[in-house]
Amino acid sequence: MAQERARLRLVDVAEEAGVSIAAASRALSGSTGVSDVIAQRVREVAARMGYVADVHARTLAGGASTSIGLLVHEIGDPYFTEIASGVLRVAAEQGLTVQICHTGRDPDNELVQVRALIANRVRAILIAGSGFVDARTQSAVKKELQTFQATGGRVAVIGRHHLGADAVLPDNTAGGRSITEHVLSLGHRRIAFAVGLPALTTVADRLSGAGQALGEVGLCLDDVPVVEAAFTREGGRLAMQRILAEHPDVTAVIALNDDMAIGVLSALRARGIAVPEQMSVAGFDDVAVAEHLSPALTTVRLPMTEMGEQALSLALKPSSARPRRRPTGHTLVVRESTAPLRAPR
Amino acid sequence: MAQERARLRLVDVAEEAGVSIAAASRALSGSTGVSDVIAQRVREVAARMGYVADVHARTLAGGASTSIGLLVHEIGDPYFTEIASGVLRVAAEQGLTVQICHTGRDPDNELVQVRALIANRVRAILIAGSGFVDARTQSAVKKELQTFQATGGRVAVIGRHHLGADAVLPDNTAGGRSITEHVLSLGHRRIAFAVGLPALTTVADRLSGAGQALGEVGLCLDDVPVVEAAFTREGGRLAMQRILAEHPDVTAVIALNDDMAIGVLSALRARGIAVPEQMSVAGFDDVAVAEHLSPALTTVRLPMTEMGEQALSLALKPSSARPRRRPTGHTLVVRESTAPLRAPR
DNA sequence: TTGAAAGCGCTAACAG
DNA sequence: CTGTTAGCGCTTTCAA
Repeated sequence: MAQERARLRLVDVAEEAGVSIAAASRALSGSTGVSDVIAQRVREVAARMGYVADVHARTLAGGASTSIGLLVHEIGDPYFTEIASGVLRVAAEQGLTVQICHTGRDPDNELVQVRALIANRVRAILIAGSGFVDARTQSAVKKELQTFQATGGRVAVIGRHHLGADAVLPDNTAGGRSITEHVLSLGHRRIAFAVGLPALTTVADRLSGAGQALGEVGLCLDDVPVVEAAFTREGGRLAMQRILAEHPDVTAVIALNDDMAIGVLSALRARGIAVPEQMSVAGFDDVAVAEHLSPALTTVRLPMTEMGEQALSLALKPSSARPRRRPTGHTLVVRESTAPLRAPR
Repeated sequence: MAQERARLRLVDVAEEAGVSIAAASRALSGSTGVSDVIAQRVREVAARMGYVADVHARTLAGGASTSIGLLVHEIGDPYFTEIASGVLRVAAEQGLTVQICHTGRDPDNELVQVRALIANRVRAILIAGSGFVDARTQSAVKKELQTFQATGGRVAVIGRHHLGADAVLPDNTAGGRSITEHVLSLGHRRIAFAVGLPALTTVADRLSGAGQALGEVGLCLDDVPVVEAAFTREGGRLAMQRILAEHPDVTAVIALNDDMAIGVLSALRARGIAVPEQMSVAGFDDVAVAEHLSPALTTVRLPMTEMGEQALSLALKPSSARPRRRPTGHTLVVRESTAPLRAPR
């Protein structure tokens, strides 16, 4: 028979230890003003009884919240998964719990989720993933976040600006330039880009870097096919099919994230087109599977786990007068999916 | 200048609407006992002011908790990511928030995380991922969970038994049998297994199914190499290297999850061994990338997203006298990585 | 150092 | 149907 015992309360511990609940509280929450003897005894008793303080009561009474919120586009996307992994690591280390929400890539959803996080009185809100270039969709969120910060909440974002908060900024522009320069240096000129919604700042930034690289060889983005699709594996597959149909002379494809690149590879394999012999393919992010694909994917590595760790670290620091910016680096990772342009057939 | 305004409280809304806080509370929490007129008005005012109730105060006052906890081994593992995705979907639908924790595959960590979830007064705790065959490591967790349930908490587990809670049971044994039968039917007899820690019930169950299939052709597990390594990509790579070194006559490898299979494929590619021409490879789970690998991976599909959805649904139902069991199905997905045994060289 | 008592913001009895 | 009031379990003044 399960004991229908009520949950253990602080008063139970205090009684057992023979002290007041105030003393017990001080001992357990690690604040000053208790003799070491009592503190020690209370902690022992609590441990023995298996007492764990009610987070809601503690937070309501004015104690600092021990939970933080993480908002991502889609938890199934490896980019966000790796970021989440970094956040979880630091959180566990600090004894913080993490509420993860995802918008399912629906911008309207973002406001709902942010509100929920605020209602949960999280200590900090972390928002990962590109915002939309369209400022209008963002203004409500921004306002909500501003109020949150004004009342002591902390906010850090990964990969977006214009939110008036500390930010970890992935090296999208420079990375876009690097990967494009790499493909260009291999001799390719008929390059197609498989891109996600151009309203995403991530897409816009990476593309802008690509444009710079193109400029160095006297080309520009208008000269090459830029095919839009969902920022997912399926989107990559669709984009590649369109590239094949509409631009048969293309010799290299740069996908603006690895997920799309995986779809691109898939479509190519289905059509019997050899990579990199007949077509070079490059991605962006260096998600964990990228090196295990066949051919192993040439891509731009972003330190995603660290980005998650860093975002939480920023959010745990007291807020500064001006938002902090932590740019990340990037590394061009050349593997097997890109090769020099062959002599024309 | 950011207004250093205090957070909006229920009383602010009540005043603005010209009603008592009780009426306002009833209107906002959707309970009965308010006239439609007032309810309507209060809701309008609250919306206009941007009021959101404090979750901690609400929960402390006896309202049902709106958050649930999800504990996984490793959020970076696609198996858990897809489960999490299903949980998040249902949670969003129900207006619930989800606290995700991961143990980092450290069994001792499990207890810490469960305690934290309980302290957070989550409405339900979902535990995904195989427990350890060793009952001793589990007993503390089990006890904690028992108390949690006795005080009204709900628990559902995915892929483990013996925790005295509702369970979603992946078809591990039957799946292990199916995939092994498939490889056997292709003519392979020198089959190696790349497995995770055998203390994991998932590994034990899948292996047991494999044993059954082997029995059908007069073999048993002792007749074939079973190589242990971490249940990860890296583990798969290591296992494959050992198989190649110690059992050069093997013609097929069954990895007990897709992550390991990816590592197996990687190791094979590094050694220049063609799949499936020289070696057949099979996985388990059918994670999202499996179909995009080259060669596309033959595997056993488990409905992971649904498993997550179902676990939360179970946990949201009132508890029953005896723990419920929801077995999942499985589907053998034959793709390109397995092929008939070639005539001996 | 210690303890008594006043809330934190809300829900749920209880009166009206 | 409406409002008043007593807590929920904890932290934190405030006296002692």
